[in-house]
Amino acid sequence: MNWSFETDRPIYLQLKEQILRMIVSGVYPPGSKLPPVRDLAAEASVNPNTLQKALSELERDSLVYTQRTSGRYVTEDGNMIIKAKKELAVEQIELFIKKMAGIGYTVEETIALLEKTVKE
Amino acid sequence: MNWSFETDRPIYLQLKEQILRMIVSGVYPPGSKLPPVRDLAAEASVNPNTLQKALSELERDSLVYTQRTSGRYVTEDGNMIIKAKKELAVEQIELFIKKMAGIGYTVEETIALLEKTVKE
Amino acid sequence: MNWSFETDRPIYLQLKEQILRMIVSGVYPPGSKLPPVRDLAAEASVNPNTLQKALSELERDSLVYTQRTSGRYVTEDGNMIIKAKKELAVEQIELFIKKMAGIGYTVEETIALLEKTVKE
Amino acid sequence: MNWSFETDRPIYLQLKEQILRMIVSGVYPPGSKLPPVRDLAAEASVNPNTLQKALSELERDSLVYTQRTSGRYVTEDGNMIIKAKKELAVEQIELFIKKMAGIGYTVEETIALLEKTVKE
DNA sequence: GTGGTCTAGACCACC
DNA sequence: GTGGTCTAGACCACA
Repeated sequence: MNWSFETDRPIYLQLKEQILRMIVSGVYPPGSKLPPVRDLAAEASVNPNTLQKALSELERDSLVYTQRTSGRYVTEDGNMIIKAKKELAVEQIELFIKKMAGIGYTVEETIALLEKTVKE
Repeated sequence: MNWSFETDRPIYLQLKEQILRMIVSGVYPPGSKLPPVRDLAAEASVNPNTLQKALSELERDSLVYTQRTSGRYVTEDGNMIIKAKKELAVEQIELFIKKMAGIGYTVEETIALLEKTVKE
Repeated sequence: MNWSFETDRPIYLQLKEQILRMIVSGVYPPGSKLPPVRDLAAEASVNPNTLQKALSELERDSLVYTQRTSGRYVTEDGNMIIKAKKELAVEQIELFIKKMAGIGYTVEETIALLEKTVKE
Repeated sequence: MNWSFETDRPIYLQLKEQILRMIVSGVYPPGSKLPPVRDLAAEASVNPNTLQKALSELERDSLVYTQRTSGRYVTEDGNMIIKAKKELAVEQIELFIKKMAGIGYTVEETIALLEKTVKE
């Protein structure tokens, strides 16, 4: 995994998003065990507390749950994951549209160019 | 302007992209003067040399030109800017598609969801 | 190699030219490996960054290419080299004519004297 | 005047050559007074002693002469100047041929390319 | 050990 | 005050 951060958003949110991405894309399938916080933190070169916070958020969203003595696991509830996946996608889309608007593209132009690009 | 950087790409390339974004979106219209290197560098909190490198690249791409003692200016050639704008957009689109694919969306699903999201 | 610089032109351009000269004259044949940046820099007694800049320009001109972890190599494309060789020669010629003009020789006189000198 | 030096030749010889160039090209016509050593040295940003040496050489070659109390003058002997001009030219030519050879051009190729370049 | 990037700080030419 | 160049020195990714 390639951990990358932007300087203008809280790191824990970005961590959350990137871990979420791994969950919905199946890197960590439903029910699987997540690596220990310390390992993840080391890999991402962030403070374990920061990563802790990211995981707590995921827990709050019912995407991971904690088994006191054995670690953290991805939820077995496929629906939750599907829902998260969709939210993540919508978020990406909104961000994308905003970025295109920043360049000077209207939504219609964006869709048109997107379809044209895909065909090539 | 909000200068933000990702940790996994050279800063000078990101600077180049963000300045380009301001040019194509009309923040710096064709023929207008760019702020002095040192000012931009201070604003983005990077070393002047790094920003210099970014601007040199833009100059190589004929998007800005230099008047040695008076400063840097956006090219008056609207076509160059339009071309750059399109390239930037296509780049964004490809990146977007890749990101959606990373979540698990095919191109068709992406377009469908995009259109649906836009309607709402 | 004898590294020599003039005081009135950027060193990195002179480095570029001198390395180019070695490429077109076969000191570094097509496909051969160039010495590491640091070695070349030490040899020419310039800062590695300055030499880096010179090599980047040669790379932009497609005369050398980089293999990130193993080093820089001269392009295998003989045509690029031939083209560069010709450009270098024309440059030399123009400079020569200009110098002769500075002494007070017209182009015709220059050619005449050149042919005469060669015969002797 | 633009004073420029190469790092691999004695500066006094380069000074000599550049002053000579000004004499043969008429910047300092026969019989005219040269600026004081100190002024020339300041202009070229070299030590007055170095410039002194250059002028002594020119004097030895009978191209300038010294009037003890009033300064240095260019010789009135037009023939000396013509001779020096020719020598300078031949020197340039030899240097030029050597440089072209360094790139990989034979004398014949050099002349051919020179004539072709001139026509364009 | 390789190239690549970045910072800090200096000096230069030009107007 | 403007851009341009250069140095010194550091750190990084990659293999």
